[in-house]
Amino acid sequence: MATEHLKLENQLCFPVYAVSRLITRAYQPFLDELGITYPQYLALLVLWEKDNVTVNDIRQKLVLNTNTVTPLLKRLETMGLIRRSKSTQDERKVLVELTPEGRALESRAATIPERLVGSLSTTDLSVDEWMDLKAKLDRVLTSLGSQQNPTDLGLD
Amino acid sequence: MATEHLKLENQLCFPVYAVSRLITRAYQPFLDELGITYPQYLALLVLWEKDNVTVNDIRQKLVLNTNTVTPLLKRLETMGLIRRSKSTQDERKVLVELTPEGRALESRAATIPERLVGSLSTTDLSVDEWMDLKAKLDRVLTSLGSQQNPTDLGLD
DNA sequence: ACTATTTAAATCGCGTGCGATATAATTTTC
DNA sequence: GAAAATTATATCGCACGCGATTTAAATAGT
Repeated sequence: MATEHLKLENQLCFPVYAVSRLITRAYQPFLDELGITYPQYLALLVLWEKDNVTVNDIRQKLVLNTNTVTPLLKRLETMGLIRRSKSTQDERKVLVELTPEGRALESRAATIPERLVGSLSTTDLSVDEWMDLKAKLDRVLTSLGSQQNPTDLGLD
Repeated sequence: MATEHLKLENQLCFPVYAVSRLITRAYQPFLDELGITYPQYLALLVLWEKDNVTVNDIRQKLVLNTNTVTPLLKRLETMGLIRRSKSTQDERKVLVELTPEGRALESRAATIPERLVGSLSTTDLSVDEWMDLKAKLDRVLTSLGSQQNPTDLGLD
């Protein structure tokens, strides 16, 4: 019983951890062209989809803590890709909006997904298998992620 | 076509990244009891399975770079859990061995997998689904990981 | 109204994670 | 067998990622 559990977890959790880093590495050459990191890319994905959101909106979508998001956004602001400003309705909230430069980056990033699939093609998983993998991970994400914030987590 | 790719990758890569961090968070309360971090736990897993290996052995098993492993091992050494010493055969190599304290930690860690499964039980994935998830991730890990080192990656 | 609680961001400290580079020991090449 | 290439590890700098704490603003409780 305990042995079975032990085997299960040793085999599962490490691959998630390792694959996550390998995927980030796969993105790197494409993101280097834009001068941004993978977490910065994720934050921009959120903003490209819906501009003018709060720090907390981004934090929840990416399942990150404030102390990770705040410095990340400051770097994006220093790069001139976003602007941060206090909300006038609620002065605790900080609104994040894309600059023209940040918006312009979207079209330059448009080819990344396509090229990334090329990098991942050596895995020889079929599209169906990838979809199934994503479906299972989404279920884990929803149940584990909702323990911290019951909000919608979708990046789709 | 390009749109299909875009949807596929936006939906897949982020869940891997988020789930990886959520799993690390799930380990944290158990690892806190031992005073170690998740990457340190992984390094110890390698050593508990096979003692007296080189830095490179650990680096390859964990799919990490030297500049991550070296400081990590130094911290484990400072904690008194391992010892590092130059190989006499090849003085470039550094051999890593468990101290009695490091070896004693294994039995204290023995209940972690079981308890972790409890933390993950809210995901309501069946054992078969977990196994399938792991199988797919292992295929990704093998093909992506082998681009950097053709060695065996198994932690099992 | 006024204090207590909650909420939104920010700050601090520390441990990864990695690109780039350095250093030293071994192996290869000619 | 000496120079060149390779291998094993370490060092440096920077960007996360997060626990813990802080600050300020809004809301709740009385």
